[in-house]
Amino acid sequence: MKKVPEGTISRLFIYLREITELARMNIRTISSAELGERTNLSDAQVRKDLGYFGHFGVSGAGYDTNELKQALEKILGKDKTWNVAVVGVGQLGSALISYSGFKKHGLQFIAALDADTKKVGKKVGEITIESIGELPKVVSNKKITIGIIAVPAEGAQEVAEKLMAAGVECLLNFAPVSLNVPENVKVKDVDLSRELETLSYFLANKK
Amino acid sequence: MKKVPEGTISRLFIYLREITELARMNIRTISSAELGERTNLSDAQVRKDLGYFGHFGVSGAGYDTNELKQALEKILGKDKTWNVAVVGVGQLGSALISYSGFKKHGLQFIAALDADTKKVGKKVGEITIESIGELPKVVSNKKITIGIIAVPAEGAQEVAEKLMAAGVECLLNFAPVSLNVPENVKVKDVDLSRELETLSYFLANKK
DNA sequence: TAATATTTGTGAAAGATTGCACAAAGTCTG
DNA sequence: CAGACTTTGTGCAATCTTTCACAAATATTA
Repeated sequence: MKKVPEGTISRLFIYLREITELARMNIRTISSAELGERTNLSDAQVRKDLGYFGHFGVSGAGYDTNELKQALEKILGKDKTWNVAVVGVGQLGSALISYSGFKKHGLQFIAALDADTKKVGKKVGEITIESIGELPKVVSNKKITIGIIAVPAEGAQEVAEKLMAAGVECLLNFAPVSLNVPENVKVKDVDLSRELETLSYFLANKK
Repeated sequence: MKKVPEGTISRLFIYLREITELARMNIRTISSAELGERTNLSDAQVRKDLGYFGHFGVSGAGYDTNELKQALEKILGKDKTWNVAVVGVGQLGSALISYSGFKKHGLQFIAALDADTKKVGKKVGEITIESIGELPKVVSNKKITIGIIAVPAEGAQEVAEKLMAAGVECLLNFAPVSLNVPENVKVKDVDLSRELETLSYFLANKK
């Protein structure tokens, strides 16, 4: 298969979200132009993105919303579920566990770990916090495939290494550091401070 | 000035973070190669990024950490402070307000608004939650320049419009929708579900 | 069914970003 | 202080991404 740009994957989720909404509203077909308008993307972009994965459209008519929805769900792995562990149960970690936005997406938060012994045994939502020492056991018993790193910067690399040693190959990193990982491991960085700071750059350099 | 790539700005914050750490450790100079190694970026990338803003290095020696730190702080608007309002005080909104990661960055969270009248009057950290009806007043009284949208997808566009009508030109949007904004307004989207889902794509398509 | 109108899928062009490679500038050593 | 070494800054090349533009396919209309 031809190499698919990073951004394409990300946009497929946007299309899927929109298409799902359209299907729910009983709209049967949509053109790339309309879909683009709804997502603030160009029609060409929509077509090219979809084009990486097959021929889903019909000339003169557009895309069937139900078909495209199913196709995208398949492509994006929505037909499967993945088990997620959150490491670091501070403000952010707790919020992520409780954040309802994740619930519906085939991602199951089933473990929470923290180094603070005072937190161990307490509950966040329905999950009982476990000691970080238990990490290898938790990962294998609960078949964790995605690890969320929500610890302070200083501890992030160490946590990443523990997760990887336990076999986790996908990390979502909220700590503001560049993690060092081998190339078989996929890391997504979400740096909230940096996002905000970027706005302050914009403000400082406006006009 | 030549057009500066999006990514460059983002990386400047990474350099600044690293440089600040180095300066704190009394390391006086650093080469682009070393800085690149510490941030998992190439030496050429480091030099090119800095090159957009001036000549900060010395051939044969590298960059003076203190000088570079100051220069970056200036470029990135760290010498100023900006007032931030959070709209939507749910799990995520509360976590953002309390998240200590922001405190040190010249970004002051000084207002929180919510549509839920039951929340109005309550406190999150040191901030008292105000009604969303008060938004125009709050923005102008408190000189808000950055708005954080942490409401459900359905309400996001409306909140964005209220903020913009009140004069806010920088938005950090956590709602999973594409906001429609005029081009003088800068929006940064942080879509946590999408980040996680991207990992599930990776898992589904591994090997 | 024929003529017109839509809309896709995709090469090729344009644009943006990153990496290469090296002259020029400065440092360091003996 | 001369020669060896290091490191920057930057054109140029390579790569990656987006946009353009149009033939081909299908729909719609009369």
